Amino acid sequence: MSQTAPTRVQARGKPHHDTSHSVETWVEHAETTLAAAGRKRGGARRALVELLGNQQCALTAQEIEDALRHGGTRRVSRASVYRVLDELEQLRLVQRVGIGQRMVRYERVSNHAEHHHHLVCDECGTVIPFTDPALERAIQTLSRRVPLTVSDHEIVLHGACQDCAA
Amino acid sequence: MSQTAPTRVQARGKPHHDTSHSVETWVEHAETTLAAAGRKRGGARRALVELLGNQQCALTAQEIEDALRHGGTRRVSRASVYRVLDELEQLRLVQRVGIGQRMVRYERVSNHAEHHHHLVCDECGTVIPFTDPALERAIQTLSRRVPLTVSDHEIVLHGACQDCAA
DNA sequence: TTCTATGCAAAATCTTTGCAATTAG
DNA sequence: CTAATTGCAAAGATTTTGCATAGAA
Repeated sequence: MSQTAPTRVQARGKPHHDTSHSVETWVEHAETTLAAAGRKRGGARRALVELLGNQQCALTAQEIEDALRHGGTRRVSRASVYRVLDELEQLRLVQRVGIGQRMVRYERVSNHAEHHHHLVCDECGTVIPFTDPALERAIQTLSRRVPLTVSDHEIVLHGACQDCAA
Repeated sequence: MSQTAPTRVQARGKPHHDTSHSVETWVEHAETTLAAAGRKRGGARRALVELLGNQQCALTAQEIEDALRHGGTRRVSRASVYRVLDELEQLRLVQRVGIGQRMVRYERVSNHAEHHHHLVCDECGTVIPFTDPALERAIQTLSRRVPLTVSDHEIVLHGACQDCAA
């Protein structure tokens, strides 16, 4: 019905610009990986990597294109957005998140302990990231017993946010 | 890359045709709910409900249309597939599952304890349902502490299936 | 220079809508 | 008879591709 409404993303926990990791930021990790894969450093991809590196949560291709167009950085064509996202995904630098809505969302794969999951308000579409150690432990345990070599996981809780539950 | 490959769905646990519940099957539950919502009983919707009731796991709109076209039952137009799916979703009879692939998948919401989640092979696209009590408990506990009135949840483990991990 | 990266526009997919015909209650 | 239900075809939206140009190594 209304995927048109801009998805508000509220960060929870760490402040927005905490990209200072112990050893290497995700952006650095990404550049290294890309170089190792023999890729040249084009402007579009660099802009995308930088943008994703600053995100706390998943974005749609549309949001990425808009963010790049308006957000001061370089403008990148839609085709490139999809192509780069695809490359990054194959290199496991980015992960698709199926949040139950029409459009696919993408977010960087955390190289450190910043792993998080999502709460989605089915009324207004707000997406809220969260973390939970107990849940992660349950997933770890489960992963060993399953007929799949687990490389990743994704958890989404659906419901009504505080505004909408009113 | 290859969403074209037919998604093989392997059931795990209960046998395929175990739709005999203690009190009421999902199909019955759906018909009741639809009636309560003042809907008439059209053929297309009935065919869809019947199909979904027999599924062990999530299907895409395309798969649903094909299954109805070939699988003996009545043929249903694509528009109706989407419309009915939408209705069922609003009545909470069906749930979208974002399995990280392009297309959205739909599956019936279990009225009983048949609640399950998904393992997805990122190589071949195979989707395998699974259940895990410990995980459910962790989710329950978590749900109480979160800034959202949780109504549902979705868990997906990504990795390589036994065939692909070779 | 050589091969990758990018933009643009066209094509392919997937979903939704408008409208007329059909059908259930 | 009245309102919900469907199919069909057209319209929308999202994603992918082909091709020529620009750019990095």
